[in-house]
Amino acid sequence: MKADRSLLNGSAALLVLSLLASEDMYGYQMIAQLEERSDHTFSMKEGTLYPILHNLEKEKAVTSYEKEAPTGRMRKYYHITKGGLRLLEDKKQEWTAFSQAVNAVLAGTAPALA
Amino acid sequence: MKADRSLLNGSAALLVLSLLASEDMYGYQMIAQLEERSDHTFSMKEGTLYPILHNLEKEKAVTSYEKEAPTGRMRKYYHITKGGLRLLEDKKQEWTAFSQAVNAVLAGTAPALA
DNA sequence: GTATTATACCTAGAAACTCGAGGTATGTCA
DNA sequence: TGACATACCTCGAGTTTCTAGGTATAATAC
Repeated sequence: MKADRSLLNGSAALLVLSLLASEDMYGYQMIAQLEERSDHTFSMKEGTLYPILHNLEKEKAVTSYEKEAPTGRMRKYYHITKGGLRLLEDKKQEWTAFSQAVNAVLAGTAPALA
Repeated sequence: MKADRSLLNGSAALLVLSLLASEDMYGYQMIAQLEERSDHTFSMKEGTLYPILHNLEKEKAVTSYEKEAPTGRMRKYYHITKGGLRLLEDKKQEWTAFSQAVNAVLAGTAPALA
């Protein structure tokens, strides 16, 4: 009932990688972006996000650097790597296959239209 | 990052309920049906399925009865209840919201087309 | 006839994923 | 100076799924 989770966590990691594909972001920002882009369907918790980021970094799917915010506070930005982009593509395809399969099963719920 | 899982397990239970909405089935058959309907994307394991069925029965979303197969073997059939159908509708909507949200985030991956 | 395979059910323990609840620290605003 | 928002982090627990077993019967192969 799974794909291969060797490198990645569940759908949360897919979403994180997807965000980073458009621009470098820091953790707090990702949570806000996910909330916004998903129209408040997702609200990822910090306890979920940070371990995922650390894991992706360990897998070299992302790199990180610190940068001072206009306010003077330090932020830790994440940048997606080539490998991360490849991973993202894989995960996207997995997601597509998965969602199509679920939809196919759900469509079968009603008696076949044939 | 979740909906409410008070009554149900994850997507596996949604799929099981969906199958039972079209006809009564026994465990082994459900595994085969899922494989077929999902075009081999899903292969639910018995260790996943049976606990889910027992749980759904405890929640009164399904009922079960034994019936002899043409071969003479006993099979345990499951039947979805009114409550199970309601649950299925809820879970379907949850799934729709979730998948749309994922797609929205993924669509944002590429720079906005605007 | 007997051994293997397919059918059919089940469970316990481990692994994976996410969350809740906490902690630390800095900047802003009243 | 006290409260709140920002920003990072971790530990332990809960949920979900899998692995790896177990039992038993019918069909098939030798």
